[in-house]
Amino acid sequence: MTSEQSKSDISRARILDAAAKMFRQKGYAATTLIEIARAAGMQAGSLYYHFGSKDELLEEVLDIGMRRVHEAVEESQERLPADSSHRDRIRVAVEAHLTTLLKHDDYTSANIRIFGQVPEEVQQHHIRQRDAYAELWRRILTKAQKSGALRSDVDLGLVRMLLMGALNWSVEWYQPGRTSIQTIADHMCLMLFSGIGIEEPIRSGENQTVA
Amino acid sequence: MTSEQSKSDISRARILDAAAKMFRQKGYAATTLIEIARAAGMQAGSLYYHFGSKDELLEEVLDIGMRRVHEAVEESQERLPADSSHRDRIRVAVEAHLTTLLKHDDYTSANIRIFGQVPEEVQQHHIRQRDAYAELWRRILTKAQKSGALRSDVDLGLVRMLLMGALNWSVEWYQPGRTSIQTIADHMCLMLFSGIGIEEPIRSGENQTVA
DNA sequence: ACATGTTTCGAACGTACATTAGATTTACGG
DNA sequence: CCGTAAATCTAATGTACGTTCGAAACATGT
Repeated sequence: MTSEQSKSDISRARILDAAAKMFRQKGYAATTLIEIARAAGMQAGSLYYHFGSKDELLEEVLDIGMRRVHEAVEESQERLPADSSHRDRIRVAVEAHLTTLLKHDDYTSANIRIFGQVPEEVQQHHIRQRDAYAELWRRILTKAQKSGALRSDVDLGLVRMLLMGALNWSVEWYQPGRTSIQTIADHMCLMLFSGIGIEEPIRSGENQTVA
Repeated sequence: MTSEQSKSDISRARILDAAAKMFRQKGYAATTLIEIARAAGMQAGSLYYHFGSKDELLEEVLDIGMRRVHEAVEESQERLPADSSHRDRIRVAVEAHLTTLLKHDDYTSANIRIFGQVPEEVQQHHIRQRDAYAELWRRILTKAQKSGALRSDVDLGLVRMLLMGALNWSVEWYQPGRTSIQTIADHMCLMLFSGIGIEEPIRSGENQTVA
């Protein structure tokens, strides 16, 4: 306990890092404790000094991942001047979500990728946390809509799902160096606020409003 | 061989249905052949009369899933009058993609959900097929942009990824009966073409164009 | 240097799984 | 009915994995 990082803490962190990375790459069931241990520089049996079971390790990875993106988006809002426009509020939230996801955070991307295929019991333990994050976005969007920055005739729940989908799916295709995270965020916001359509001159009977 | 469906074909189909359903629900590695066999009404060993291995079964599920959504979108374009607007072309493509995904097609949703966590060798076998589907969308969007229906200052590759993400992610949250598939498609198209933003009156310095 | 607590090792255990192969049943044309 | 091929069953095999546990190695305070 020389510094504030005991040896145990360091090992724990190494194990978690390795687990998040492997879970994200190969999924939960396909990842073996032997691989995680090797990536963390130890033997499989040694993991049990730090974690009670593979499930427990999984739960901590999921928890960290969701906490990080939640905190990132929350802080993006707090950092903003109090009189910021709702577009800016949404924009920085999008940037924060995307950045957390794509910038070396295996925890968050692991969470997003594997959550749907994790033992049901583990899912149950994290539903509250997921709801809390959804609620954060719900608040941001609702406030924007109520104050007239977003159309009032759209189902915000649906918009939120489509938006989250567009962002979350980036873990499936994003490759560092090909496109900047900022560019992705810009395109997303452009689509969200203005769309990318141009009125076609000759046509009639277009159906631009939601049924 | 009384009808055109031999008993073997029926069993094969039952196995594939069961496999697609389980793969979609629990992922590939976590799904056991015993479960698939039980869901198909037989014993695990019997599967090997129809498929050479679990991987082979997986590959066929993936193949069917991708083929279905590809065909659905392709047919949506062919069914359209030749003089249809590009917005309509995109709209029916979105509807076709979504409908295939969400309407009882465990194959397509299994493909989307588990592809990233499948053995690398299996992924390699399906990259060509995935590229072909991407190319179909690329063509639709490019034609729309070239003829002035979409803004020329956006990265269509990025737009396509964000769009696919928004649509594909629906397999994670869609529940039949809560929202109609048509409503989802409408919202998606509204976002894509017009956005849901409303100009805020007082503000200045908004950044509505892509860098 | 010793003692004590901490961390890791290494080997073993049990189990669950994919796969195999021979026996058994089912379907069906003659 | 009978025979043959198709389809399924049953039991066994090997293996890979999660987990356990006592021994070894390491660190730390006295």
